[in-house]
Amino acid sequence: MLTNMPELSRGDDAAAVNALRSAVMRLSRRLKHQRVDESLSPTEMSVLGTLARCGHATPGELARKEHVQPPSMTRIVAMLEAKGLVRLEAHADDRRQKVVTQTEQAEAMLEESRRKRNAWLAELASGLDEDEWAKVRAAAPVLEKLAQL
Amino acid sequence: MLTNMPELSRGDDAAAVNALRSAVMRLSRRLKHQRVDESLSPTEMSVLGTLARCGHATPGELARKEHVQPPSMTRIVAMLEAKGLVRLEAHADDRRQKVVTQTEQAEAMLEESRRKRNAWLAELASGLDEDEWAKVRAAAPVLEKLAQL
DNA sequence: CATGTTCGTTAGCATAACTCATTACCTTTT
DNA sequence: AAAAGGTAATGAGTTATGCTAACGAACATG
Repeated sequence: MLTNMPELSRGDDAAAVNALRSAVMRLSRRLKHQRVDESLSPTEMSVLGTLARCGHATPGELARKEHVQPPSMTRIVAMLEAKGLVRLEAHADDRRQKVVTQTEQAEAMLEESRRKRNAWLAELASGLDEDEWAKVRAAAPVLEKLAQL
Repeated sequence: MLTNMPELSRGDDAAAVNALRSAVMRLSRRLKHQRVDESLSPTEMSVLGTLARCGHATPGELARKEHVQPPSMTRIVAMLEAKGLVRLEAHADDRRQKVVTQTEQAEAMLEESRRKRNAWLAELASGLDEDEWAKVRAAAPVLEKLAQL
């Protein structure tokens, strides 16, 4: 909580936020290049990731979650369906809406992708010493929480 | 160091790497939307960031650092020059090459951009409790190191 | 039942990356 | 010294991925 910290740590907070922002941006840029399937765009991958978390969602929900406009999501979902990575079904209560579900094939691909990026990141992390890695390990769950606030 | 950790923490390491990857990807996607200047693409911003770190560089060097093809960098540099954010000069030793330097205007804009993203991230971080934030603060410098390994 | 709203989609456009080809310059070889 | 090959930047054209505007179908409300 930055708004009501004791005076002494204000500067540290600013430095930490700055370091964090910088590190996140750079790491993400490099992680992006570790795609398992070159034929899938980052957003398409991201949609699959969201589906893996939520189980299923309507195109509109997906568009909001990915910060993308609905027409873009239409095309993305169509692309994913054409590749056999998602299924489209009719919504139970509302016939305007559709429900997007991921296929087993998508699950497998996503797992492979996670495995590859994790391997790359772990390789990078081997450049840290024991103490440094301990700090990262402690912060990892917090960062995950931070990302979904 | 993941390769030679005691058996007990292997599982924790994998989980941490996984959480870290996921958090970095999501945070970066949201940070990207916090652009200070909508007329500059993420890569163009990134080039300015690189220049701020290195002082100056040739288009070719920039292309390699940004993982972009040389023709793309030509266009990016031209755009930045047109906006008065970089200067192009002749290379001292090699007349094929050019040297790209950032202007004072770029420095100011970059600082403004950092400030905005930091503010956004800090706002987000206010959703953490004291203990969680302490872990992030401890890990931040390590993450920065990790990103440039 | 009439009107307005929401959802997904279609069509058309803008941007920013890529590949391939070209020009200018350096380096090495003969 | 001249020729051959390599490297830097760039130009032209293509592809990918997002956007906005406009639309039809299904719901919700007066």
